Amino acid sequence: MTTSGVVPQARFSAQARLRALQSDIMELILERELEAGDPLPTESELSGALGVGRNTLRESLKVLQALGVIEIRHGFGMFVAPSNFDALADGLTFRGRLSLRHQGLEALQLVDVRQALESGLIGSSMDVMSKEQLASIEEAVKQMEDLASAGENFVAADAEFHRRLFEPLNNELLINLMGVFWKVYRKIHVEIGPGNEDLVKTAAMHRSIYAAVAAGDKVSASELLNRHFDGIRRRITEAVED
Amino acid sequence: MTTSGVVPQARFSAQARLRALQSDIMELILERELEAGDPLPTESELSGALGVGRNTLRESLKVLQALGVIEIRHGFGMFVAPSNFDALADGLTFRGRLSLRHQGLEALQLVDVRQALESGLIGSSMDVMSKEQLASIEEAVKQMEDLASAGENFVAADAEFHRRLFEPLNNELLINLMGVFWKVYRKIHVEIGPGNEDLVKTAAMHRSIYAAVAAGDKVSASELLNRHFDGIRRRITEAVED
DNA sequence: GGTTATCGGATGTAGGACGTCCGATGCTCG
DNA sequence: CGAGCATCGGACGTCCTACATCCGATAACC
Repeated sequence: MTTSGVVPQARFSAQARLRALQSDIMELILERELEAGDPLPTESELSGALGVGRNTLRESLKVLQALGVIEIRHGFGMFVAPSNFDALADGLTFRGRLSLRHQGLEALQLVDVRQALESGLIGSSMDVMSKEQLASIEEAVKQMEDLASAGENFVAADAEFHRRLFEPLNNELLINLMGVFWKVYRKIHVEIGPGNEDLVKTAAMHRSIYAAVAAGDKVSASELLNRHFDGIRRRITEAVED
Repeated sequence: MTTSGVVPQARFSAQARLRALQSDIMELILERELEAGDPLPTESELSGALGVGRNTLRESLKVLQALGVIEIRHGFGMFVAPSNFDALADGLTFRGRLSLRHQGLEALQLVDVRQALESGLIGSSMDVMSKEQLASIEEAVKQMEDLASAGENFVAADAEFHRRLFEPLNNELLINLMGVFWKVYRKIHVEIGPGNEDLVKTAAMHRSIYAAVAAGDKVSASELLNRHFDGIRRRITEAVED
């Protein structure tokens, strides 16, 4: 037995300790009333203040970075981050691809959630939509149509269309979540291959959604979005059945 | 210059390299067709295979663990994880609390998203709801009423009510997301204090929601849920205005 | 005065040493 | 012979040291 002196609180699982460490760091940020963009103490300082080695601390810091809590800049310092959902996207993408090998369950669930969000919120968004925002939506549609007639893929334009659809709500969390879903879907899209999708038809579908929004017809807009998602769902199902 | 032999790909930001490393690990899982619960190579093996130090590797592994991609068991090994959104909850909770110091913007956005999901999906859930599931919902209501009349708080019962409301959809992703929102809301709830909420009134509100669901009245159910969330939103706004 | 070289500090990476935990093997004892 | 326990080996957890890399700022230089 070499346990001379102080015995560390050994009766806790390592995982719990690491989570506690993360909480401590976040608590420290809140206590010191740091705002987004404010600098955090250096690794050495934190390491000393929290009573853990730099290595252990760094593992927690990396997690916080992945969660979008802090931002780390090499050779400069660490800061409270504004917002970053990229890591979540990676995690979900992984699960989605993993599930594609079975029945694509998680991928379909993802579509369900997205559908609920979009068709559920389109009405509210239309309520506060400005003329400029409406115009920017049509612009995205036009871009899709151009790309479609050229036979090129238009995933980016598609994503932009949906993003602009809900920009008026001014809800960053929602935009971020939808961004995550898009990222995942895009990756899955690559996985299941281009398939036999009809670009022109898809573009036309978006044109009709825009038309309903422009006309202020909430019911139609919601309905069309639902049909849009049915199509996506069908494509995933078909791809899995190979 | 001591760059003898191979020069590491030095022209990339450290952050990009770390993300690449995470992707490599996930790619490795997909390539080897590992399923949830399957063991990963040991840290040493991975460290060697990917050509990075154990320390760097561990930082990526910890992130993947936080994202719910892998599960790490001390002294045993690492495994592909089933599903885990806890870390996401922590990240969102932090942002929510951070935003409470301003105008509670992010907290309100969170409620908006939750509202869209719940009032948007209640109809679909009612379509596939079994009698047993309906009964379990009433059970949750009863529990809330009991606790309310006893003057005790019933956050857990409240969360359970909402969870059971959407259990029929069989959408794990949705349940997880809602679980995250609850976790965040609960933490924020503690932050803004018990306030002057009327427990009995809240319980009654849930009773009426249940009644609408039991009666198969989708429109009323959705409407009541919306009103429920309006109340939550009001409480957050009031708490911030101090 | 503008540009460049240098410096200090902070994060990034690597490797080693030791502690801690877990499951499995093999032993002892009833 | 079987149940319980001690031991063992492997794997993750933590810490330390050393060095590389990067960034911003200061100071030297033209």
